[in-house]
Amino acid sequence: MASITDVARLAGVSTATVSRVVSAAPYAVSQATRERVLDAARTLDYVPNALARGLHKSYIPVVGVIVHDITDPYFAEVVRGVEDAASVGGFLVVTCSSDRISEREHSYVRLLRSMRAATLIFAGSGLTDPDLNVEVAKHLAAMRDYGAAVVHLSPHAFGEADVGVDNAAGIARMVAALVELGHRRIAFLAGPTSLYVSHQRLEGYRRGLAEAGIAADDRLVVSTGFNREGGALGIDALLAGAAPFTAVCSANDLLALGAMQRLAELGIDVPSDVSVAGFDDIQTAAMATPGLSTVRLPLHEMGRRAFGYAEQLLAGGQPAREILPTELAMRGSTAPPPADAVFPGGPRDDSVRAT
Amino acid sequence: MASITDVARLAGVSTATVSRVVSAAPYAVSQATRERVLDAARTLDYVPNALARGLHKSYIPVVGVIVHDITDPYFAEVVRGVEDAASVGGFLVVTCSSDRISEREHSYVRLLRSMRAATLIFAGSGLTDPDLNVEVAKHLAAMRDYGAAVVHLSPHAFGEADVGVDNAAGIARMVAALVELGHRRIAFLAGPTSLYVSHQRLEGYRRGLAEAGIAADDRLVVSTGFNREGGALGIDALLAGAAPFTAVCSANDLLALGAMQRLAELGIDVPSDVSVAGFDDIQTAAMATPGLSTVRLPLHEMGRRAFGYAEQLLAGGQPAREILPTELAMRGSTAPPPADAVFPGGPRDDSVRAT
DNA sequence: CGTAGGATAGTAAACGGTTACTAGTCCGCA
DNA sequence: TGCGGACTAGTAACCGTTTACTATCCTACG
Repeated sequence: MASITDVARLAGVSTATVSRVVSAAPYAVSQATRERVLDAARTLDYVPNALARGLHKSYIPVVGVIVHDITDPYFAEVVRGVEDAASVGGFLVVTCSSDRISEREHSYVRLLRSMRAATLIFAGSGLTDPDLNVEVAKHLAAMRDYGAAVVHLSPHAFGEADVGVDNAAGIARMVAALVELGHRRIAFLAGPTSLYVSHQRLEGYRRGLAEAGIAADDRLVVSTGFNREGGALGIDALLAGAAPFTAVCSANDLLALGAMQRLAELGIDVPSDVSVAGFDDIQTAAMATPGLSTVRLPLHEMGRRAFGYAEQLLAGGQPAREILPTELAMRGSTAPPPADAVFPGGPRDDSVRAT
Repeated sequence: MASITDVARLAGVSTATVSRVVSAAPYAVSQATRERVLDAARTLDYVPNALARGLHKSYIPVVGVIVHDITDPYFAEVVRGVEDAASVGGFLVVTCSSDRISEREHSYVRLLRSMRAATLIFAGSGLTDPDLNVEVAKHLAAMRDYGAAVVHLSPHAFGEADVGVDNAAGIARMVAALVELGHRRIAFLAGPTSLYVSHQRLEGYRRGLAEAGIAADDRLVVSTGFNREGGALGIDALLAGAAPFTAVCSANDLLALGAMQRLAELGIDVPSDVSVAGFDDIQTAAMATPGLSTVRLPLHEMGRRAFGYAEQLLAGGQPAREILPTELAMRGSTAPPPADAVFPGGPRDDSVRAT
């Protein structure tokens, strides 16, 4: 493997000159010399050693993305967005699936720090666990110390997201749409209570209800995991409860998809018996049968923006926080409630509706 | 940021000693000194610089994975498998979505080389384009030169996969299952012709047909992209053709899912009118309605094994090629053909069936 | 009592770049 | 003619580790 020394020797110049040519430094090198160097580099198939460069510059063009699970389409899309933005600048993307386990998250951050990653993006963490946070915070401080940029895509222990969406408003909009369709008894499948984002979405549900003048009924709120199983479990819990409902609003699509699957197993039709709504609009939402009504999040764009935000930070700026717009995507899984909603727990409470 | 020098100073030892303690080198250090060093490291929040270490060792614990698109569940699962295996050894995983574009693939490999990645895994490439290959091959040679391990999960320009599945056999099994159900006119949605893996799967289709004593009909084979749109397009092409069919076998799940969606739009019922089968068994396959019958590939395991293979290579060994087993996953999208298959192009050709 | 050799620890030379400084050339202008 | 300064290119220090060698001390054995 040719090093800069070999190229310098072949071109008959010093390593300094080679460095200035190949690293596109803002330094004048005569055309003739430049070409001699480039020729030598080509001849020797020279590729600069990013480690050596990074050792000197204090960090290397790598962006770490902490996700829950790269297998979750939500995160895959965000990561793809980061990747697309990062690749134009020659940055490589490191994916870290933490499964929301504190230790994994911590060890990934430490690894990224040891590798002097230029930027670190928290795509979905925001655990409310305080113990972990002090450990991680130490690493983050160290990373900022050597010049790295840290970006949050979700609310977290130290504040709001740098680039994100208004989760509460998004859910509230969906609740409003459901109310518009005629629903009054709207259940909510919340995510895990250990996540900040869950709180925001639950808050949006409550706000949506309040804005429609509907009293909240705690029996209609179920907290489970942010996945398909959680959705199925949620439906079971809801059906086991005494409170009737005609629509199920979910804190994310996976939950909604799991709910739909469970309902189908139970012979309960969506949307004629019950409407189901999701949140995120992952790719699979559109191709479920029926298509899942959901709140569209610009996931790919969020990834891009997160990297853009990091770039500005690296350039020494203090970028403005960005809140990206959400959009309602109403599909086949929502419809007006059945005329005589006998499901479950008896006919719809019309007195409530009269509000 | 504390460096090894700071730790050495605080502990009152040389950097060599610190290095021997913190890098778990096979070198005797007295218990007392070891503890003094560890204390100092803790006090200073010392984290070794992986770049400096890598500069010396010639590579850094990073594994690059070249995928088509991390958003494609197939690759997401493979990457997750790699990640799970890699993280126990302290390796970080770099995801590279090439979109099967030669230039992107080339530039990712170059970047990985410049970063002295310890291992490179080709999860899904295997482009048949020869021009690109010489360029990439040069980088691969250089990487092997500095000690990196290169692993292929799919057939490629220079041979078979190092870790993989028997694609042809898998498809052939599915064809046999379809024949078993009573189908004789089985169409095939092939992937892009520019991929080695497409050839293998098409080959499996032909073999399956031959083994059942059914003559192949080229009008029933359609080549499109490896995605949903390709599946929809494939159905349109098949319906536009004159050849009747009662089942559609696909080279991958995305294709099959796209086909099912298009069929639903056209009011053609799956499986009572037409059976549809996929390949890969990505997570979404099970939750489609009806569930997609497919060939299960151990994607996560393939990722794990690929990294294990790389580890053996790094350790200086020459591991044995591994062919992982596939498994039939028959779900609701396949059924016996309709008694009087009038779709499309008239009644089923029973004379063929009599074969 | 002299010394071979094990146990520990230190010295210093890489690894492959970048860049602050220094130095030589050549031009224009007083 | 003398000199300031723009252009170019080279020198060498430094980034943070690892490790081959070397040095010291101590123990055990002939």
